[in-house]
Amino acid sequence: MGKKMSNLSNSMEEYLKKLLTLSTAGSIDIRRKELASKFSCVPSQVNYVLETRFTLEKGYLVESKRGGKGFVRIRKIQLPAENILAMFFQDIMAGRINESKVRGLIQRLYESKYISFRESKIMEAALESLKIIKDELLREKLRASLFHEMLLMLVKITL
Amino acid sequence: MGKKMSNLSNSMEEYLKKLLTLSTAGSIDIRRKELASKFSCVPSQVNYVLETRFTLEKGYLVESKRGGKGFVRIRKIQLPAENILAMFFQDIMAGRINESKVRGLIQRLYESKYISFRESKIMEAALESLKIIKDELLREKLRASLFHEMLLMLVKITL
DNA sequence: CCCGGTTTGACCATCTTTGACCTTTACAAG
DNA sequence: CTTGTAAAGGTCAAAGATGGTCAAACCGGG
Repeated sequence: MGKKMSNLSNSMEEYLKKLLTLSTAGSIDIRRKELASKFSCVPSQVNYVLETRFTLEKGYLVESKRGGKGFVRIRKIQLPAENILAMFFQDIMAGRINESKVRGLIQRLYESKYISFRESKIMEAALESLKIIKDELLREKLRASLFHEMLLMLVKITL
Repeated sequence: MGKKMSNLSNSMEEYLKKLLTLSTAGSIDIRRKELASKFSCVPSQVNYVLETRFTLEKGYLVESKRGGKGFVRIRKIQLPAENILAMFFQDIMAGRINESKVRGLIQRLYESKYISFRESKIMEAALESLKIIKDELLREKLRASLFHEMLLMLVKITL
């Protein structure tokens, strides 16, 4: 099994995901300070975990409120499968789609069961291969082309 | 000839292979610095050993993570689908593999049931996307990179 | 002497942890 | 209302913890 090294951030991530799993509403509210205290760390560590593990790209939405009765709310988002492709189609056709958007796209297609886990990984690998390109502009163009072709193919074979 | 010299690299190689043998999971996690310290050498020596003795062609997969609680993981793998992957790894690693070879590779991976029809189509689409590159040399390099990453991913997710 | 494999070290990249300082909000006192 | 303040949470940059790269130096055999 791919067991993760247990540093503080990983532990906190696991803990929060566990809570999310247990919650029927698919969302949890926490107190930043309390959580930090529970893990014996500074409060800003919580932000670090949220920023690196609970991003939109990874399918989470984080909201918060300061002051008295403040909170941090983490929600697992479920996007409508049918609209995902359309959402990104514009960017891709325009040849302008950044890496983080693409990763989000792959993630969402997988979550919506449009592609399998293996397929998502193959697409990620393809994305990864572009890293050898130095020229940022060319890389952007290729990224768009790559996903244009792959998505088109998916549409074709799904008919 | 025939007998290996017992230099540092060989000793470290043996040590790591011993550990791998003893591990039930077929994978070990080490700390680069610790290992180097154990062998009284600089950390980069570890990389040298990994690069020369634990390559994919030799049946090993190395992953790592930097930062706090980082690690270097070495996994023993069995190159699946007989030698289909192995046959192409040489060319791919060397960054030289032409389009027809790649298409042949995809076809064989599919026929040997190593990848699904959909997966083969996604890979073909990725290959297709490279057509927008004018520079023949760059295209060749990217094609190799693309399949290097995708095959590596296949190996990883098949464990 | 030359060559390939080996050994080292300086410098780099990435991920995590911590802390000082900042902003927002609820609420009670005036 | 207005304002003061305590109670949240947010930002950012530095420090710490690992691993990665690359090229020069080293070294033993042919």
